[in-house]
Amino acid sequence: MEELKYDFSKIEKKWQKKYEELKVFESEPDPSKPKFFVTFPFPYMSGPVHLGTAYTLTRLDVIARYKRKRGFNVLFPFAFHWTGTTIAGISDRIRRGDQKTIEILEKMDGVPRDEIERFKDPVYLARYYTEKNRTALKDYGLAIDWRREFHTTSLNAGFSTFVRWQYLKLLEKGYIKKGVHPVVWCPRDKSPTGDHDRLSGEGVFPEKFYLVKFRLEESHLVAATFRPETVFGVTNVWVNPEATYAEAYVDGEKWIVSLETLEKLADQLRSVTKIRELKGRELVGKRVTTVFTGVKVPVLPASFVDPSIGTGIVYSVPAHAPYDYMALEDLKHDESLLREYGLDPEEIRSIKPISMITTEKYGSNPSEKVVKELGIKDQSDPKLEEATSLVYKEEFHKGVTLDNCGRFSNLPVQRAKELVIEEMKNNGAGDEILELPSPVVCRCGTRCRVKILSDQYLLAYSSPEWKAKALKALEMMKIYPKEARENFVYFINWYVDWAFTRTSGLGTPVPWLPDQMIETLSDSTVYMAYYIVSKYVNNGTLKPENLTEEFYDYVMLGKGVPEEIEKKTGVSSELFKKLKHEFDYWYPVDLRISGKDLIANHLTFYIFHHVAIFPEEKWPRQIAVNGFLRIEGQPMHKSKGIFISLRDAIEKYGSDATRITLLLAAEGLEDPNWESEKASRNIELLASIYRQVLSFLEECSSGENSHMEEWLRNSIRKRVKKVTEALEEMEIREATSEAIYGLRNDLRWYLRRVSKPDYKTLREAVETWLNLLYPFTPHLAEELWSKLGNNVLLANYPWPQVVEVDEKPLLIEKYLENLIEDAYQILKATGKTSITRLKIVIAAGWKNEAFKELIRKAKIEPANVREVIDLYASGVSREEIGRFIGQVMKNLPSMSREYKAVLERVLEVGEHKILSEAREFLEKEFKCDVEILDENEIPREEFNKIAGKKPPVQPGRPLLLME
RNA sequence: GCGGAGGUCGCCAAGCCUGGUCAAAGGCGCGAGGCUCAGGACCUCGUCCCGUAGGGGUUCGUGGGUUCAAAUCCCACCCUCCGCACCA
Repeated sequence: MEELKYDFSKIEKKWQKKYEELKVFESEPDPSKPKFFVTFPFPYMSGPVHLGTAYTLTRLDVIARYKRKRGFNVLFPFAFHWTGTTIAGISDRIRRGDQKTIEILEKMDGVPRDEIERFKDPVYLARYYTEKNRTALKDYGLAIDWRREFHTTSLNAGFSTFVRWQYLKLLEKGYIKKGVHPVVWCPRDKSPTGDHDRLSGEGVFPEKFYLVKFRLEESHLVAATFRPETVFGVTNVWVNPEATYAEAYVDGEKWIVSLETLEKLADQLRSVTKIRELKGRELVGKRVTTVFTGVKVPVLPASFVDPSIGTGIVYSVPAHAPYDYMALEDLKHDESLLREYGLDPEEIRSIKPISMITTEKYGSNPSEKVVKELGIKDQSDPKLEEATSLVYKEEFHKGVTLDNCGRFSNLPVQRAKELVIEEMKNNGAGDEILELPSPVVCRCGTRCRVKILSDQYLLAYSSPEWKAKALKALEMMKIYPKEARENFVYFINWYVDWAFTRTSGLGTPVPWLPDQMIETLSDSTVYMAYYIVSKYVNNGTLKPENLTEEFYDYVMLGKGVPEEIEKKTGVSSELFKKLKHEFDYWYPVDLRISGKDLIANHLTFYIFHHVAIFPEEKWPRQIAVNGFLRIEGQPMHKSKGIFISLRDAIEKYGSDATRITLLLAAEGLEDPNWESEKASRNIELLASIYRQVLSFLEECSSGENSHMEEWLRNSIRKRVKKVTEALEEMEIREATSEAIYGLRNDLRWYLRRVSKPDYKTLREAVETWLNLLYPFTPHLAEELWSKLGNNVLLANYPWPQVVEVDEKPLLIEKYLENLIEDAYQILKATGKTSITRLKIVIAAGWKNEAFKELIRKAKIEPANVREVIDLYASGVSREEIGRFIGQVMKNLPSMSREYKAVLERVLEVGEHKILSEAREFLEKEFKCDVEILDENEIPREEFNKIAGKKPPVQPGRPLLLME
């Protein structure tokens, strides 16, 4: 009994140890076998590997194990990512004593206090997690060749030589250029502020604001706007009377803008010389000249104007901007304010909104309409945001300019906008500034702004040639699931030049800029090639100083003469040639799997860089992506406590149960959902498989049941085919479920059906089952396999052959299943719980003959049905023939092909024979006597009496009489 | 806004490409029975509504359409989720 206990932890450790000892997953080139190189994007070592990572990894592991069994020489290496600012960011936060960070480390990651103290050193942190994660991954049991492991950044000299080479190649081939690049910038830290470094304003990025210059004497009042086309509706210009403004030379022209704007302009590569500062109130009452119309409009005070947004100057279009409308209304009714600024009440009150756009929904004066609809009271009402967005959306998409817009009259708003921008650019009345549409605050508490970095090195993703090459590679590649392909096309086309250098965090220095680092997405694009080299660095054969540009040129691109390079690098040309040989054997990557989130960045970069550096035959072959793991229906979120590390899962559920819980959770791009309850139940499922397999074979006193053995063999063949096909198409959930449940059900049915199972057949079936289970639950399968007395490792045992399935026995079983179902339905309808006798009356011979012929007919029409039936129904009463035709016409036309096949087969063998053979089983099933009769055997009169109003007996559908 | 995925019988989730045993797999939950000293273990049956004979009725986001036949194909609409750059 002890032996039937499923101790997953013991079993898993046992086999992991065995695989390691036997170096099962350590792969070397073998010319006699086709190779299959699989990779996984190295995880970032800022925390424990979690179940989301495990999900994708498990999918890859399944394929790796499957391919090995299909005779491929599989290479599955692994590495760890250290590059970037996140690790340094955590260290920073700990140094600052950030409680939230410390709490998460302690509670979610289970890091001891004294270790957290040491995390102030980012390198220590990265090492800590690398150690922890390596152990967790090993305990999870993956088919990884660990000899090739490495981590990134300059802290790994070997890896850095490779990245160095990569960037020298990119530079040499013209994929790197210099340019300018706007970023969200913290003036205090003097560095770009990414989402993770922000206290608020996540997801905000620079947007283009248009500047419109209003002449004020020799100077210009420069207003910022998203809607330059509305300049035809200007009635006045707003300033905040309390704010500080400045007059300055901007690129030689005199501008008046808020004081803060000067800094922004300077950050955006404008030459700015301040002349003087002034209060907003000084501007109030002045008159400025509008752009196209040349009208003079007043400058008026408004409290809603924020000097830190845009330029601190807003031009007023009351007809189309709810804010302007409200501010104007407020002013008209505020005597004291008018007096304070010495404004003429009459003049102000005579200002009328100028309509210049119309939409079906809001007409030509939308501000007033929307403000009333929303019940907005004054310019400080927060609902004005909503009002603005309603009007903006409607007018932008469906608006048309009215005929007071000069050359831009009667145009769709979108078109008018383009033309106005172009015109203002030409005549100098307009300009642009990049701005953050909502405030961004750096972790250090400083308000961020946009900065244009000059002299940036950029990856020239905007290059049409590069894009074309990437698209070509994509076309040649297999993408799973196929829906994801469109995503790749979209992102390849969408990318513009990418700034790849950083001044902070960990990484490999830019070869020609030693004080700058290559950022995290850019140093991890072709590193899979380095797995070939890393093995030799790890075992000491190669030293980082050997890994020169010439070295990689030869090994990876076949450039240069080995003997000459030997002199330069100090590496023997023999070793070189060996490495080149290995590289050519393994590369390219046959399959890379990741979460779908990486389509937008990493995987697209992966394609871009491969086509840039490598010749066509080394381009990636297949990419598979999958959804994002959710925990109990929620997206993973460490700070909300929604997080399960791989380590935790292994400890609670073990590797195999964790694996199938993940694998069964989703297919394609869907987000898999982890349910802990399911995982627990899966342990039970595996335990029951464990017990079943062992007990199946124990109690076997062998008996031949011919039909059922045929059935089992063929049903399993069908499963093998299904699992294999699903795996080939990366439909891993389908494969998992078929391998586990499908075969389990087959075996159950077989055992239910026969009184004495056939030992040989059963054993064969069980072995096939274990073979199919291996990619999904390797440890359990291997354990049972060895318990069955097999000496060869299941890991190395060939996958079952996909052979032709003989459907005949399956069709006959289907017939029996239907019959049993019918019987249960009758029991249910009559409310009977037990019966003493079941009489099965099968259809008369002439019906069978007629049916056989009719089934084969493509068209079932009353005329030909009658004709066929008449042919066989000699001596049968007209009434009976009529009833039978009626039934045929009702059922046959809507019969599926599958069911027709069932019938055809059943009639061929004969219902009587099938039922006789199954009698014992039926008697067991219904716990009653079973009698099989032929319709002809019963005298007509008696038959009519017992059949009553029941429909006529139909071939394949016998009459069931229960007593 | 742009791009992608999706809405199925209490819940989770197949099916949809290739229309017809689809009232719709499987799991959970729930109910009945068996096995058992007992059971959260295992086995069998049931679980939209009606029905004392295998039948009928109404279902697959909503509304149309194509078809002898639609969860499945077409059109429109509503709703949900995910990604959108210096960030891994």
